[in-house]
Order: sequence, then structure tokens, then C-alpha cells
Amino acid sequence: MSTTIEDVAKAAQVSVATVSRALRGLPNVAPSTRERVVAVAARLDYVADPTASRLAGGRRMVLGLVVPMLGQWYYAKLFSGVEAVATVAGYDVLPFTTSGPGGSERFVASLPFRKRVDGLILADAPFDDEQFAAVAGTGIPIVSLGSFLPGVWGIAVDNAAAARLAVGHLTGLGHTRIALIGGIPDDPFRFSVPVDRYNGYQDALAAAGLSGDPALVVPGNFSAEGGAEAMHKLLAAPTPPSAVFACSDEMAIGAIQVARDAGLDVPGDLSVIGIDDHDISAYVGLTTIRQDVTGQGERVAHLLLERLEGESDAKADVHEPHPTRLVVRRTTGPPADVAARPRTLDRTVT
Amino acid sequence: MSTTIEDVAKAAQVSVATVSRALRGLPNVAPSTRERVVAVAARLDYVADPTASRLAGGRRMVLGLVVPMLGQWYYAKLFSGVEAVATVAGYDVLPFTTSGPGGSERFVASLPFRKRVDGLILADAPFDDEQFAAVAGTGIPIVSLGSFLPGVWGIAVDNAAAARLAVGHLTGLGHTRIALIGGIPDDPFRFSVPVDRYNGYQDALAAAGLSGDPALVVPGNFSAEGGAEAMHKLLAAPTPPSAVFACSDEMAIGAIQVARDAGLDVPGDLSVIGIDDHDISAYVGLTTIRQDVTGQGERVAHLLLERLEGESDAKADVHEPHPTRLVVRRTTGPPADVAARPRTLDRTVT
DNA sequence: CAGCACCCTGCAAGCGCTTTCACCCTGTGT
DNA sequence: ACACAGGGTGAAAGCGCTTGCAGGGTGCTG
Repeated sequence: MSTTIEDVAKAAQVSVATVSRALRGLPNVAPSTRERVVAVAARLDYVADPTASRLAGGRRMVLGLVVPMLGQWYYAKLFSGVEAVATVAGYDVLPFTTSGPGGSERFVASLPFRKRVDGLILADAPFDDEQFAAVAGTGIPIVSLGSFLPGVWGIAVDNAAAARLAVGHLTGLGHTRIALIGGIPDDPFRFSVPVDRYNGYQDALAAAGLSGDPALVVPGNFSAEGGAEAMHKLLAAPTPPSAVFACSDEMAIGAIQVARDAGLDVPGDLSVIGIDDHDISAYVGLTTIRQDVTGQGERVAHLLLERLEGESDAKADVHEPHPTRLVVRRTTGPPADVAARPRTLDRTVT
Repeated sequence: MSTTIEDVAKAAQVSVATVSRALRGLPNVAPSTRERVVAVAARLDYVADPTASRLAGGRRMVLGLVVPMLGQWYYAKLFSGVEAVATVAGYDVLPFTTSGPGGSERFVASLPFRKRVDGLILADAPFDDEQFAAVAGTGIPIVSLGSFLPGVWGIAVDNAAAARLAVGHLTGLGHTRIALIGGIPDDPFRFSVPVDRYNGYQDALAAAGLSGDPALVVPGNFSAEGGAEAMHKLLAAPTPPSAVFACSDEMAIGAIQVARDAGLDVPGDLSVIGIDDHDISAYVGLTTIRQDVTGQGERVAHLLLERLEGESDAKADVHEPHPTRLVVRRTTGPPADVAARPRTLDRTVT
């Protein structure tokens, strides 16, 4: 079939052991020998069979990435970042999805990553305590992305702070009826991005002396479609909001569309802010909280590699925050009543 | 370490061979034996080590997916579709990117998929003839997505037809100065999505009795940013277009933003149509040509599996077209001069 | 009742590599 | 000149599974 290490050994007049060592840059190979082996390998077009190396070496050289789904902007960017770093380090990355048929139940029941990965990146995995314990119980090194888990290295943005930043921007503009489009805040999940953002939202309202209105908190499924549905609900509320904080840009865009279809001017009649800074947000003028998703993917991959290759246990948990930043564009502005009397804006805010 | 097939064999009082057969559903295992083995395996929480099976079985159980990059909407959707089908069939999917550092040169020089995949899906891979020959020369079964290659099974939308549909929509509305934002039409690549769309664009212009203006054809890099840059160029043209056909929705959105910033009304002063029907296109009101990317991914994965598992050589090339459809929303309309005298629209078109 | 199929099962040889261990051959110190 | 350290190399034992082959039962035919 294709050339094996034995072919190279024969051609270079050395043993397979020496070929293995020479090609992998291990010590204890005479420079002249190495040179010859490398040359022969190149001539024969030899590459080591990763399957065999993995079996013999005991290391899978695979990083598992657990995400709700592929195909959504956030997870695609994440994958991209993880993949870039993993590839350079010689690892493959194997995605596992937890939404779709069976969802996390199926995932936890089958633990499909067993014997397939050296380590696992858990990104927004919707596991409850028991499910998480099952995953962790496999003994496979885990790092998390999105929220911090006790005993698990991870990186995440400060979601509560990001939400406060977003809502603070709105209260700062003078808004008092601010809606939240986000996940269901009472999910029993360990990964609590929606919860954190909800809390940040409430905090920011309180900080501005506002009392939240439960009617203004609706789920949005983190998709444009969900954002649109959410906006429909908000517009049907007894007293609709003058501003919306959507927990993702896609939801924000869906919401804006519905608002405009309903004849509202954005930002004249309704301000909308998102989170992410999606690739196209700049091109629809969406005000948002930027987070660098690809960068987070790269970082979390490094973190996992560090755990796998380093003397990990020596160190304490790594819980590394990732920065976010307010990007003001053209979907937020003062509420209509305040805009009418701009001079008093400052006092109105207070 | 973890439980191996031998542990199961011992516990079930059979040989490892029998365990292997029983667990994989092979024939020639007594029902009672199989039952016992399955029970023991379940009790011991046994799963076969894929690395070992692969080595022994000679099949990698991996599908390679070659794309320019991950992280872009189109490729993320594609990956998602491929992954879904592959997973069900027991295959992993391993992505390879051809853009980024080194580009396709690096890819072709290292042929990183060697000994790692059973088959390859080439999606919009920017290879010239020689490079493609190098990839095909590895003897690994290949299917293509995006364009048809001689001797290679593949699926693709009819890009020329899609472009004709888009441009035909614009000429039908009465536009006569229609720009194209797309790839560089003279790339020497085998994968000719931009070329096909360019040709379709020219065809549609000709069919409407219009002569193309080279100044109205600009590259756009298939990103919102590229679309924006392209639009800047178009607006600076001696005679700017009244309509734009962008070869992707992301470029279309970037272009619209720039046009509106320049004070143009879309679609009043400028019509814009894209291709893809990106998830958020519906929510920015973009008129576009829809293609089902996830569905194409599923289909092409099936096709590859069929090639791998079937008696493939018996059949002729499979070149399977995938449907597209015009979705009219709110970024296209008659040109300003025609809109002013709607009664004569039909004759103006002719 | 002999003879033959046919089932079911186990043995053992790999799959292509990594890694331990032992060995040999230099070069150095005394 | 002799012992010793240590770098360079090869033989061989796996890694955990799949599969070809052979063997032992069982049931059926003539």
C-alpha cells in the first residue's frame, strides 16, 4: 500500500526505532543518521500514520470541542480559533454537539468522546450538576469556555459586567423601560451565560434606580428568528419598552426587523443593543458589546494544551476573564421623550 | 487503565474475537452469546477504542473537509451538514483550511490529509490544475462541492443559473447599469464559483440587451468588509450603477451599508441582491438567491460515503445540481427613473 | 449409522508505530 | 593500559482491536 516506517528503515539502513526517533526530533540520534533518514523519508514521501502513532503512543492527539451546535456564528468562530491553535500543536479537533436529537441527555448517556480525545473543551454546554459530574467523572481533562466551573480551568467574558455595560449604556441614554431578550434565566445549567447576563441586566437596572418589569424579559433562543419572536411579544406588552438589550447580535437584528416592520424607528422610537459584535453588526449599524470569539477559542485551546502537556496539578485553577467593549453605532439613542428635550437629558438620567 | 476488549472477553467467558463480532453485530454469533457479551460490555462500561479499531480495520473512519476557512457562515453551515451525516455513519470529520498562512500552496505541499482520512470533500478549494492533480494523485476518494470536476463526483448549485436569476430579476425591474461584486473572475482555479457567477451575470446582461461595463465589476472577498470596499469603488465610478448583484449576502450587506451611508436609498436609488439567504438576510430585508447550504453539506457527505462504501466504479460520474430560488425582499426595486414612470416599465425593460 | 454441511467459536497473526532495554562503541580519566 | 560513562542503535514487546483460518459441535441427508 503506502510507504511505512519499515520501508524507510530499510532504505536508510537503520532500524524502525531509529527512523521513529530521527523523524520526531528525539535526542540520541547522530546528526548524520538523522539527516539520512530525513532525506530518505522525504524521497519516499513518507508520513507517519497518525492512527498507528496514536495507538502506540497512547495519546489520541485529539481535542474534543463540545458545543450546542455548529453552524451558528459564535460556535463557528470558536471552532475556527480552537482549530487554528490545535493544528499548530499537532492536534485534531473533534466537535460534539449537545443540541439536536437527544440533546445533552444523549451526550451524557453515551459520552461519545470516550477514548477519542485527550481533553475536552466545554463551551456553553447545557449540563446540570449531575450531567456535568458524569462528564467530569470520565477523568478526561476539561477546560471550560463561557463560564467558570469550580475545579475547572476556563476562560470567559464577564457576562454580568458585559450586560451591565450594555444596560448601563441604555440607562445612561435616559431609558427607563428596558427589555431583555435572552435565554431562560432559570435553567438549571452549570453554564450560565444567560443567567449571568440576566443578573447583569437586573444589576444595571437597580443601579439606575429602575425596577425591572418581568413582562419585559423574554427568551430569544440566540437566533435572529428567536429575537424576532421575542420582539413581537414585547410589542404586545401593555407598556412596550423604549429599549432592548438582546443577549446576542443575531437576536438584536431579528428584534430590530420586527420593530421596524411595526413602524417603529430605531433608534428614534426604540433603542436596541446586542452582544458579540457579529461580523455583520458593523454593517447593520448595530450598537453592541464586542467580544473576540476567535481569540477566546485560541486562548481556551492553549489552556487545554497547557493542561495536557504541563504539570498541571501544580497550579491553582485558572479562571481567565476575556475583555469586552462597548461599541456604539446607530441602533441606540435617547428615548423619544428625552430626545424631545435634549437640554434636560442629564437630569432626566438621574 | 480503562476497560479493554480483553476485560470484556474475560468477564463474558469468550474470546476477544467473539466480543468484537458480537458488539459489532457481525453474523455467526449465537444470539445467547451476543446477548451475554452485550450485557457484560454495558456493565463494564466498555466502548471500543476507535484508534485501535482503525489501525486493525484499516479504515480511518474520518472524512476530510477541505474549505478555505472555518468561521464564515457558508462553511460553518456546510460543516454542520457534513458533520451531522458523518456522525450518524460513524465517521469523524476533519477540517482542513486552504486560506490563511501558506494557503493552498502549503496544503498541496504537505497534503496534510494523507493517512488521516478515508475520503475528501473539496469545497471551493482554490486549486489550479496542477494542485488538483497533486491532491487527486494521492488516490484518496474525492467528492466536490461548489463546482463539478471531471471524473469527480460532486454536487453544486448551478451558479451561472443562480446569477442569471439574480441579474434577471434586476433587469426585469428595469435596471440597465448593474454592477457585480464577486471574486476575481480570472482566477486559474478549478473551483470556479465566482467565474460561473460572473458568466451568469454576463449572460443575463446580454439576454436583456445590455452591454457590460468593466468598471462595474469589482471583487468583494466574500465578506461584508469586502462588499463595503467594493461599494466604495462602485460609487466612485464615472457612472455608478443603479443595481448591484453581490455574489454573497455578506458582501451585499456590506455594500448596502456603504450605499446608505453615502445617502442613497435602498432600494429607491440602488437595488441590491445577494446569493445565499444567510440566516440573517431575512431580518435585514435582503433580496437574495437562496441555496440550502446545510442540505448541500448533508448531500455531499452522503455522496462521499456512497463512494467509500459502494461499488463506486460501476457508476458514472455523479454531478448533482442543487436547487436555488429567488427570494424577493426589500432591497430591490425599479430604478429611480423607471419608478417615476411605472406605466412604461414593461417597455423600458425590453 | 456414516458423511457432510453449516454454525459458532477461538487462535493467532497482524495493523504501523512507540518505547523500554540491552548492547556496542567511542572517548575520557587515572 | 583499564575501567567507566554515555551517546547511538537495534531487537522486541506491546498499544487494542480486526479478521483469516481452523476446529469442534450439531443436525440433516442417504
